[in-house]
Amino acid sequence: MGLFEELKQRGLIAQITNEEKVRDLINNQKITFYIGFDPTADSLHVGHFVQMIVMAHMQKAGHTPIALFGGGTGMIGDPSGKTDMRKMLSHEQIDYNINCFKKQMSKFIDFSNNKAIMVNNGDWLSNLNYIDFLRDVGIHFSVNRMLSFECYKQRLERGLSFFELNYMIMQSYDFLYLNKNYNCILELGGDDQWSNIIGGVELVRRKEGKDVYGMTFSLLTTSEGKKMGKTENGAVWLDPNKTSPFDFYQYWRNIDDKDVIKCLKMLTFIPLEEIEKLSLLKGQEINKAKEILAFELTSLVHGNEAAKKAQEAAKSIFDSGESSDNMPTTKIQLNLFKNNCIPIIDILILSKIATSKGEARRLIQQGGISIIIKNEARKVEEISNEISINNFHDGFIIIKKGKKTFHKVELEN
RNA sequence: GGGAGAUUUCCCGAGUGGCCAAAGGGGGCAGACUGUAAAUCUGUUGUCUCUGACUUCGGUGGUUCGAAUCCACCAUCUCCCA
Repeated sequence: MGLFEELKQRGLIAQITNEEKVRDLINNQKITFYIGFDPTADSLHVGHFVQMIVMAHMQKAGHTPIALFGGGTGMIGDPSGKTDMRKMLSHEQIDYNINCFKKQMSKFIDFSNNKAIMVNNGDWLSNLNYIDFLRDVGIHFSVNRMLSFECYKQRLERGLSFFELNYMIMQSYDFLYLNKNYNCILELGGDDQWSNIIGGVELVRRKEGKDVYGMTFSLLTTSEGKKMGKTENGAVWLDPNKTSPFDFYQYWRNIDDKDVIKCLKMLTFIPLEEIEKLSLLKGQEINKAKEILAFELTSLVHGNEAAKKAQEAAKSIFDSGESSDNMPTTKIQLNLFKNNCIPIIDILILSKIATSKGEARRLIQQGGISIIIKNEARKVEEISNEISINNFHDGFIIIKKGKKTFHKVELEN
């Protein structure tokens, strides 16, 4: 089975400009391809995962990836599929974000010895001459056609500025530039990038008379069609300071039954035959597949050690209720205690388990708070309950909110 | 340049002088049921010194015993005409 077939079976491929040709390129040749990343935040998140996995698959097969950072296009923001214009970012913010991306991406892709290349389109987009650019490149784009694209549909109702309309032209120009300078002949991207990719493919053909290709991957969505990787607290980040390895592990451990196999196929390197076996699991057994998924992904992103820790932490908490070192922790100072006691409500606030006293009260009233002392959980019954300093065995207690949120509280002198 | 309209609590969206901390939905949180799943049902969702008090309805002033609701100005956005 060739790489192309494997990607297809994993459900990664969505659309291709020329399937025959792309299959041949991927299976039988060594090519240079690119994927663009706009530096809209200071960390990559789960939404970028698919792109990186495909890059890694391709690199393993001997192709050369170019990771393009949108230092230039990020100044505008892609309107594709968006309902509103994106917040504009400052130059400094963009540069900072790019640096963060670079570090994280190096875990997935081997950039040594030019096995992969990083470029920043700000390097060539920033200094373009407006009139020359319009005469050279702008001439090849039909506004009528652009406006007919599905990805702008929502924006046509709510407003699309000329500023944003240029995004597609810039991204197309990137492809032209990379083709000329790096002999890049394939652009990959999420399925929402289809229009932008076509733009590039056509531009290269018109300007250079060369055939280049584009391919998109399926977006990672839940069975309900929602984008994955979003939680109530925002995105699931790859930066351990923004999403701890434990929370990252838990995110995957808790996904919907219906999404497990899809995620295993799309996001891990586990051989398809093994995934096939896992897909036979039923009912409660599916939890095994979830554990594998969570472990694999955590290991990919945060390393084997961190993945083991996260897994152990999860197991010890959920299987036996034992404490763990790998839990979010808050230290509280002794001088906050009065008569060696402190109200539980105060602890909930200090540890940020609750954001207001009202919320803390509600949690207690509804029976959502327990305190675990020496592996023994006790429900907090009264709002006015206090906790004594003597309850801190070995200097800590564990607060449990609901079923899945655990927080360690340590004493500090 | 001229004209019409909009701005409400996390989001959508009701509310056009007191009964408004503000309907309804979504989302979130908690409880029951469970498999750390889904579905379902229940409660809850501004803050606090919590059966009461305080602060919110783009901003600033004003009218009024009393304003999210009326008036003036400002800001932002949408649409129409040129």
